[in-house]
Amino acid sequence: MSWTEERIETLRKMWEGGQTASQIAEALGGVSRNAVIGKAHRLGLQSRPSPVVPKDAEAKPAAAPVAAAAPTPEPAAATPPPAPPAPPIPAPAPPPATRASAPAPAVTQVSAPKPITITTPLEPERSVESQRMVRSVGPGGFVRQAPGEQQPPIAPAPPRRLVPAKPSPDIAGKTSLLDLSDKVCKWPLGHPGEPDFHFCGDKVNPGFPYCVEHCGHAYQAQLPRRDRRAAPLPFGGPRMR
DNA sequence: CCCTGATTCGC
DNA sequence: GCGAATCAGG
Repeated sequence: MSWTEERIETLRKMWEGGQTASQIAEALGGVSRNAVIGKAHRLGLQSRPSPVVPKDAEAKPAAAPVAAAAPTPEPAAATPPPAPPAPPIPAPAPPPATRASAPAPAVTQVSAPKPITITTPLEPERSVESQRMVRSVGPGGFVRQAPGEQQPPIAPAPPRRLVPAKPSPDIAGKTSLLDLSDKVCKWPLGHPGEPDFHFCGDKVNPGFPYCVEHCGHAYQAQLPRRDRRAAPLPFGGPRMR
């Protein structure tokens, strides 16, 4: 398998969407988890919440240079622990993955949530933290937000015109990228980027990333020519268990 | 053990 | 550039 534009795009979306390398590898097919990670790094994508803790940042500077960006001043116990680790939960509520279903909230958000103001008097600890502009930085260099300052990302200026806020009817009820799991068939239908791109979503043939039908497409034994006629189910057929 | 991502290094 | 092998953390 080679890294085509589409596969790279899928990788990028899933990686940024918080999917694990294994999930990405399965969804793409034909590549290993390591291949996905390697490619992601070569693409410049950075680590997302893998419970990899950048502690011992100075002991292993090469391993976690990011941690240096968050120098924790140490006035004994005065400084509270930076921030709770961001939950490695994939599938954020407003999925940024699906292009067609992305709402265009710019217009409807005239009464936007109040922007965070650093000068707002807070409790002493936080106030100090804020004034020093010391932020907790995640493993990937992402600045973490405190629960109170959650702010929807600025709407990515719609290129031309606004699209309906509701998900495209094309993919309504379809299995999207975020619906993938080990239980459902990951056979892609259509192409990434197309409005109706989705996945098969049927129940998988246990042990395979695809349903029985698509296993038949995915796994084709290379039989001797003379035996090519009556091809048995090369992957062994549905597994009994 | 399982999983995760990071890094290395031969190809 | 690619990815298996390896490493290291959870």
